[in-house]
Parts: sequence; structure tokens; C-alpha cells
Amino acid sequence: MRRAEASKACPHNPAVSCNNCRLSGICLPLALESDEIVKLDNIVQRGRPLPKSRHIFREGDAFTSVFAVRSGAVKTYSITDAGEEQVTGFYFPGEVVGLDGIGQNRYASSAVSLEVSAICEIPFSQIEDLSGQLPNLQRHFFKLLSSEIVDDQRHITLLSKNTADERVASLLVSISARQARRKLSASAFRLPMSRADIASFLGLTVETVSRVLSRFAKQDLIRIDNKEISDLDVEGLKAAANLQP
Amino acid sequence: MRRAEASKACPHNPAVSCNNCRLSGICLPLALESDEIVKLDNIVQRGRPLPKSRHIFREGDAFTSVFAVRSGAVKTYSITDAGEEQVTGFYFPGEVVGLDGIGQNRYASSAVSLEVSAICEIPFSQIEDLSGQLPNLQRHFFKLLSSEIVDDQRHITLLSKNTADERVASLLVSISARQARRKLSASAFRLPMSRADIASFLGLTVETVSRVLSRFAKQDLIRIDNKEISDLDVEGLKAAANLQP
DNA sequence: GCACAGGCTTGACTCAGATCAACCGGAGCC
DNA sequence: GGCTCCGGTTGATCTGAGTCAAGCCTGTGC
Repeated sequence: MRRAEASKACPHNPAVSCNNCRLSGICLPLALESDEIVKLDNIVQRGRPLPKSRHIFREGDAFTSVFAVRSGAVKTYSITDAGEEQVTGFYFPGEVVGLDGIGQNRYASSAVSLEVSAICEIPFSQIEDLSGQLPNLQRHFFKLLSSEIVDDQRHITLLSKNTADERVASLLVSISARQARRKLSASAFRLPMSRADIASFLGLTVETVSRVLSRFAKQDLIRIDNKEISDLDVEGLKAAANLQP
Repeated sequence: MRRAEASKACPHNPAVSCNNCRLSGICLPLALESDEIVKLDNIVQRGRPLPKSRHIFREGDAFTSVFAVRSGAVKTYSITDAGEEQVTGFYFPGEVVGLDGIGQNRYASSAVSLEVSAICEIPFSQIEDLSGQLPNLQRHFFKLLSSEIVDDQRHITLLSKNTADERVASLLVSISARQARRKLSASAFRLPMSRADIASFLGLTVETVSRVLSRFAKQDLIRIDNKEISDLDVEGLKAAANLQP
């Protein structure tokens, strides 16, 4: 089992099929049988690696596809009425962006690569057709959308009730958990986004984010070298975030 | 057309079918053909009017159904790790609650009636089955979920970037717009929720909400008599909320 | 190699909204 | 009627995070 996982191809490679992708256990194929994955595979368009800071789609563009992150990292953001950028999410390999476009047939946010990334494009009309035939896919898509709602509601709670320390700690714990889900280190990783992105996402200023990170380092909850995080103390940060362990 | 709308039965009445419900233009039947509505109608369970302060479902309950509000009003909330209540949404006739339960097969929040309400229960497994046959229904459900995501992201932006005045003004504008959509007065209505609910939803304290409302009244943006709002100045409040008109 | 720009950090000061406290008034109950 | 309770309002004070300002570090381009 572990051997099979490990033998699966590197997700940077654009030639790899869903069936052979290392992310199949957490990405779209998750709930599908192997013959169903073949059908999904047929509609997935794998792109060349996308350089840093390139848009995948922009707020207001006609909605055509959802996109799975295969490698790298993506942020989504929208522009407020006051003209500022509000970061609405960070997305790592195995996660899907563009779901907010379904409702109005236009993307409600923009998505940009935070580093060199590989992206799988899945045309939504084909997902709809296929979902009519594959109840597992329909169900999985309903779940995907619903989980995004739950995540957003948790984020609403975070912004509404938590202090700056708790917000930053929560983000670190969340990224750490998502690393672990991809069998990567939960205690050492590179933050692909800027301090300004973190601040926007958490409803804080850059200065506050910087101060909190420095304080966490002083308290030995993390070590920081610019964007590199190491020696992350998951339990300590969960305590700082006021989360149940 | 208007005549036909007006002749449709009062949504308090539990006997009325989707086809004849006054809300059919904004609720689930929205995207369906009339023969499709009949099929939807067959799986909808209409309850007796629900008294005030009754739970429709609770956070953690096994997920079985989504619920359309037919009359009255509902709030959803979840309990934070610190044990406080976080209000995540207010729902008016024609709107659907319980979508956050799909992802984990358990409701991620609780839903309570804020006043006497009539609720339509729609078992989700039957929606899934029917969606496999009716592409219009499948699409509509995808859209419903996606719109909830967009709403939540707008709320995230509100909490992250806006002042107390802007938050309260936004809520008033939103309720006013939803009144208008149901062909009710956009400038006079009763707030079904307490000041504490508003405060929790907007990430403020009761005192701040109270002060802001008083100030708005002094500025002639609204008139308040306890929960009754009247003479609401939509344009003025949009300006106060920093929204494009 | 050096210069420049943008990202990040740190410090001093300010302020919007929280907290604490007092009071008001209507609904429910004896 | 009078009492109590709860939701709401208003005022005085406090504080966490924002603002303003300065300086540093890092990566990039010539």
C-alpha cells in the first residue's frame, strides 16, 4: 500500500494520469472506482508548469472549468468595493479552486500561482455530464462544495472571534496539517505566500503578522528564516490557537 | 404574470405544493420545468408551522436533509472551541439551510427558528437520485452550493476589512434587498433576530451594534422601534456600507 | 559587484471598538 | 398592581491591533 503510493509518479510531470498521480488519494479521484477514474481522466486537461504569479482565472471571467492544484500553491483573492485585495484562500496540491464560479457562471474571485505550479483543468460542463452518469462523482462534487462552505464558515468564526495570535497560529496549524495529509513534514515547510497575503487572509496588517511570527519564534513555537518555517510545535500552536488537540 | 404570482397560495399553508408556492420563483423550483417541479414536489416534506426558538437540526447531527424556509426566519450558528456561539447566517423565505452537512455527513452548524416559521424538508438522498435524472436540478444544486460559498466569502471580506458602521449598514442593505426580492417592502421590516445575534454575525459586541443603530437613526438613515425598522434609506446605507450602488 | 526596489521587521503612538457598569422598559408571573 | 428578568441602550474607561515611521534584508537587474 505504502509502496504503491510511493511508486506513483511525481505530480510535476504533466504526462501522469489521475490513476497514477500521487495525489489520487486526496484529490478528485478520491471517491471513484478505477474504471470511473479513467472516465474522469479523459476530461482532465493537464497544463505545462505555470510560472510564479500567473493568473489561472480572474474575477468576472466567464466560468468554464474548475482547477486542481497538482504541485506548487495558489491563492485566491477578490477586490473589495474599496479597491483593496482580499485574499480568500490558499490552495495546495490536491485542492480544487474555481468552485465559486458555478453560481453566477463567472468566477467570483481571481486565482494566482504563488510559486511554479502544475494545474489540472477540468471543464465543468463535462463534470456535469459525467456526474449524471457516475453517482459517486456527483456525490463527491457535492461534498467538495459543501466542504468549502464549512471551511469558509470556520474562517468566518476565526475572523469574528479570535485574536491576532490565534489567527496566525490557526493558519500555521492548518498548513502543517495539509502538509501531513500529503505525507510531507508537518513541522518544516516553506510558506509560499507573502506576509501581506497572510495579513489579508487573516484580517490583520503586515506589521501585526510580522510581530506575531517573531513572538512565536521567541516562544520556540516555530523557527523562522524568512519564508522557511521549521521546528514547528504543533501542540503548542494548537494551544495558542485555542483549538482542541 | 404579476397576477399569477399574487394568486399563489400563502407560504404559511402547509398544504401548498411547490408549483403553487409563492416562493417558486426564488426557491428550489427556480430552474425547473413544470413537470420537473412535480417530481421535486413529491419528495418535499412540508412541516406544521414551527414555533419560535426550535431547532431544525443541531451541529453534529447525522445529515439527512436540506431545509427550505417557507415562512418566518432562521439563524444558523456553531459553537466555537472557546464555547461561544458564532452566528453564521440568517435565512429568509426561499432560502435553503443545511448545505454544510453534505461534506461530512453531519451538520456543521445548528439551525433555529427566530420566529414562527414553516420549513420544507427535502431528503438529500432523494435529491441526489433525482439530480441524476434531472440535469436542471443537479445544476441548480451545484449553483446553490456555489452561491453559498460566494456569500460566505463576501462575509469574510466584510469581517476582515470593514468598520462596525459598514458591517451594520451592509446587513441592513442585505436584508432590505432580500425583502425586495420577495416583493415586500425594502424600507420597512421587522428584524427577527436579537441584537446579540446581529453582533455575533458581524463580529462585534451588542453594545457596538446598539450604538451604531442609534447613530444611524440620528442620521435619518433608519427609524427604529425596538425590532421594527422603517424609513430605511437604501442609498444612504449603501454609501455608509461603502458599497457600489 | 553594486544599486535599487520591494518585502519584512521593529518601535512609538493612536484609536476603534471592547469591556465594565449603570440604567431603562416591556413581557411574563404571582 | 407590583416584581423580576431579560434584552436593549448609554456612558466612561481600557486595550489590542492599526497607523506612521524608520531601518534592514534579500533578491534582481544592470
